[in-house]
Amino acid sequence: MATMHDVARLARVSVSTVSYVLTGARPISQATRDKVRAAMAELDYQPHAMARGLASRRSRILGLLLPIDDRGLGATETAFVTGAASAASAAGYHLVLSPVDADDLDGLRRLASQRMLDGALLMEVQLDDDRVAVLREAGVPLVLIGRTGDTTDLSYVDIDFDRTVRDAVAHLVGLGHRRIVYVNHSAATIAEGYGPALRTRDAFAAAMAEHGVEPLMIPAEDSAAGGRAALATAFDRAPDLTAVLAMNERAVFGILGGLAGRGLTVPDDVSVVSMVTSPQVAELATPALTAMTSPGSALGRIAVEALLRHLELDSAPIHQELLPCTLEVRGSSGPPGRPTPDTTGEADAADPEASGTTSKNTARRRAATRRRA
Amino acid sequence: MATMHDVARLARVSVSTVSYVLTGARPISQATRDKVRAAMAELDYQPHAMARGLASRRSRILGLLLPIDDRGLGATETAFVTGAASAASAAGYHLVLSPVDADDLDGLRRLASQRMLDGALLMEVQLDDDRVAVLREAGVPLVLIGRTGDTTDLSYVDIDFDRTVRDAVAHLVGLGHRRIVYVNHSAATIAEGYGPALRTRDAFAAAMAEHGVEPLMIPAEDSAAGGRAALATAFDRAPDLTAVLAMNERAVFGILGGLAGRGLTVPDDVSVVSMVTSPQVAELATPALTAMTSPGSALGRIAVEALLRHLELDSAPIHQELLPCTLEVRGSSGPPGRPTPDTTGEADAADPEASGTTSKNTARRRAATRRRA
DNA sequence: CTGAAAGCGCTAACAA
DNA sequence: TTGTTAGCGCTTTCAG
Repeated sequence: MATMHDVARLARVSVSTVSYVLTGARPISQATRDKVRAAMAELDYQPHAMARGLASRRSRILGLLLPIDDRGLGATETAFVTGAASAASAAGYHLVLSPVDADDLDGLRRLASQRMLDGALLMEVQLDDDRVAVLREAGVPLVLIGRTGDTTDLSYVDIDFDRTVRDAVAHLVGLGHRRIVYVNHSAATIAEGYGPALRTRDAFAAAMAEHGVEPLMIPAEDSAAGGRAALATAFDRAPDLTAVLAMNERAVFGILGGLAGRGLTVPDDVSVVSMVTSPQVAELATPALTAMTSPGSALGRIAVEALLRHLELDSAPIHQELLPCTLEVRGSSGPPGRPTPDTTGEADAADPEASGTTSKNTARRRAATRRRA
Repeated sequence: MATMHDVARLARVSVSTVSYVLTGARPISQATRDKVRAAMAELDYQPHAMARGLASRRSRILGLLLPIDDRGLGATETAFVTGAASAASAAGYHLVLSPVDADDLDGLRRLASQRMLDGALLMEVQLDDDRVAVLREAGVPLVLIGRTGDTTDLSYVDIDFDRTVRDAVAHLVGLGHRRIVYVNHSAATIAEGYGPALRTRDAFAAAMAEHGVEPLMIPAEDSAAGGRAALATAFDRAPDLTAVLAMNERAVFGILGGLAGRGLTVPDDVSVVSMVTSPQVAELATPALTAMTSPGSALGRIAVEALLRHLELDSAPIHQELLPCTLEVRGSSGPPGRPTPDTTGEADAADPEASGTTSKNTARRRAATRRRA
């Protein structure tokens, strides 16, 4: 493997000259530049990453710090990771994937002290995240994916949950829905202060209030079963619901299944909109899910670009950006069915199921009514 | 940041001694070892990754080379990536994510020549993959994820498609299914020699032959629509089918939707088994998909471990391993409905739909028959 | 069992 | 505009 010395010798210049044509850190005459370039080409020269890193104190390596949770990465996170990798690669940087437990602060400190990372992207940021302080102490520039509670002097890129919820609600209200249930993450997740769950909860309440309708939020475990359970609760508390807005990619499929199990049709009986969802996942459902598409890879790219700006220019301004998810209407949302006419009171009484007061019956009835029409 | 010199001075030993207690490359007396350890602790010493890399010619960085296709990574690939990252991390290595176009051989050569990678994992290996030669020329040890056509002298880890198909077929045949349709990737994908598609196709034919039943394979685009189209074709060519085995995670959801659209129930009317599928995805379906669970993160871990063995010991033997996907029975598979009794011939004739010869009718009829029972 | 010192391949003063 | 050279922080002979 050719070294810079070889190139210098062949081009009959000094090593520093070779170095300078490479880095462009000082002007080199066209003539020598050409000589050097030719020599490099002839020798298939490639600068030695470690040597360069040691001498320049810049590794050109970025760290992507992702907590390793049991359930692995979702489609959105994956898109983020690949987006970040592409952006880094395009800028001549490398991206290392560092799985560090969120509470393994020592491990993080060790990683940061190895001086291998020029900067870091912090994924799955908690509202109060100790990792930030550790990284700062170690002098590692960073950009958050998500937000801590206090974002003073912190660069971050995050989803604009407020706007996303607002847009989703506007879509449903625009279609004529009034009784919309918001299915969030689990109560435990909310209790431990998971930002997106809290932010969307509040945004939902605000958005519904703006439209003058009453908000109803129901937590759900991150699973199909959780979705089904949430749906049951939803029908208990709001038998007349016509739309579900779900912030829970896993639960939403359970909701779909639960709806089908009740003999309800999507979107004729109930509209379903999924928040922060990738097109790939949205299209797995039948009908395909109307969803707020997460800007996964864009987030990754923007985060990397912001981080690089901090590296190039130490005085670069803090970058705080929120990207909304964009509404993509697919098959799971539509105008609500007309409400059970009051005039059908008699028919209801005659219905053998009418003695049961569960939402299930109400909904079924409504659906059946519409089908007859 | 403390350097090795600082540690040496504080411990009153030479730098080389410090280095040796760190690497263990030569015996050190317990007494000095303790002194050095104490000094390191006191100074919060962390070896400088680049300096160490330059001097030792080992970066302790592994590369994960993934072609950036438009559609991004699936759940299986993602599990693989995180599995690899964890394994590398556990072994004190770093994993860099290098998105390199499969046909950007120069880019790959450049990457390899930077001497930043001690070794590489090659994802989405083609049957004939030029990247292998490039990496070998550059002297970068590698482990394939997947297999090239000729695997001489090559270490690889791959899914045991043959066994996986065999197990899946055995499951269905064991349940009593005789008419099983195999939904593969698209014709184009097969034509371009995509290994998994070819291997499973052949394995399916062989497995069916072993059971003395006739194989039927249908290609499908990687989308829900592709799945629906494939289902239509399937019913045309095998109106009496009772089970679908799908090698296409995207299409399988379309198949499910198509089945529901025809008024067919899973698994009562048609059983569906999905190949090489993650539990997360399998559980999105209703009913949850019986699937051959891909050993995603195990693949990643094993690949890294094999690669590390090559790095530690240049003479380490080639590692070639196939991991089967394991059958996980969920709700989408069950015994076939009983075939339309021959004695119902008259009823068939009376059925207004019976004049149509589409599979749809046949299947519907059968389903209806069972429901009446 | 330990130390001294020569690099690893490059960058960036400093000097011309 | 170019060259000389002193490191960057560590590993690893070579000596003792």
